Amino acid sequence: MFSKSCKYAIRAVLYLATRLSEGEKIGAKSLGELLKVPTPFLAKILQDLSRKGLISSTKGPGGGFFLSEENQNVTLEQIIECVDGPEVMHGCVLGFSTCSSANPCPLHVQAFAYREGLRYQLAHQTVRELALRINREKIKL
Amino acid sequence: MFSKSCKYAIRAVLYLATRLSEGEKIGAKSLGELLKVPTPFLAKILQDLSRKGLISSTKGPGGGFFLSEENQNVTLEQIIECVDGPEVMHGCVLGFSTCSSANPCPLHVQAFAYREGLRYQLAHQTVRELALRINREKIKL
DNA sequence: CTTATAAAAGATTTTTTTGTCTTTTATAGA
DNA sequence: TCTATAAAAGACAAAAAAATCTTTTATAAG
Repeated sequence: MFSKSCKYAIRAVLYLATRLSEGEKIGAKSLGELLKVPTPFLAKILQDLSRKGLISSTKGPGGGFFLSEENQNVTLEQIIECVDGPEVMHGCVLGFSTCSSANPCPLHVQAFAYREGLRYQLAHQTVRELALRINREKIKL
Repeated sequence: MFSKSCKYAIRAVLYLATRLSEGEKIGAKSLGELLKVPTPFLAKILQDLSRKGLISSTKGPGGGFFLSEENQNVTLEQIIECVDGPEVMHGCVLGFSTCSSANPCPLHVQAFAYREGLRYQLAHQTVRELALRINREKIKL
């Protein structure tokens, strides 16, 4: 469903949201080791997210990545679209550019309801809210 | 969601199911042109499906690919698993090998219901049934 | 039996995705 | 100011996916 880049991005953002206390930051290297993800590849992804304003970073000693108050209002849909592009949540399952409710592909009815359901949840829940649930239910990252 | 190979496979099988009359066959070349899909690549995919017994074929003049009565009882889930492997319908959205209802990843609750619903439909509808609906509702391939 | 046709098989190429390495830039702290 | 740190940027490499090309095998039809 999602690319590896996207999976890494989601996990990294959720780490920042759940494991970092106020004002704390983490470097790409530490984060890559913690999540067991190739570090320089993760760094690239984090830099993309940072450039687009979805996460924050500071250079230099003691610097690293973190989420500002504003960043915590971002949704996972925004993260996903930033990394994988809009097609992954909106494109036709069979890849038809013309597919729509009015002109459905053979799988449209089946696929639309379910993916739209997932998309709705990913679009209406902020990273902050998701982080609260992860901490409450002690879910692993 | 699905690889290109898989999308091509689904479209090709649905073509065989809906557009071929009793005893009729179609070559990989014609099919590739009709579906506007790279012909030799499609041929590979069809050969895989044929080797696994999900579609039928005959060599030589007048030969080509077609669906036997038995093939029409195949489900799209079988086609999909044959091409993309089981992970695409069963693996964790975030790629955790340990993810399950008992030990959920952060997206498990959201993603599971969605994908399981789709999978259920793909697993409980045969190519024959789907083909009937496509013809009835005049859906394009 | 010969020939033309089309799948089967497999080797090869191209493109995309994933992953690494090196250099540059910013900044905190001594 | 100098130095160490860490992100930013970009070039580079490996692996996987997508696509092509060539050779072999089976078979229907003349």
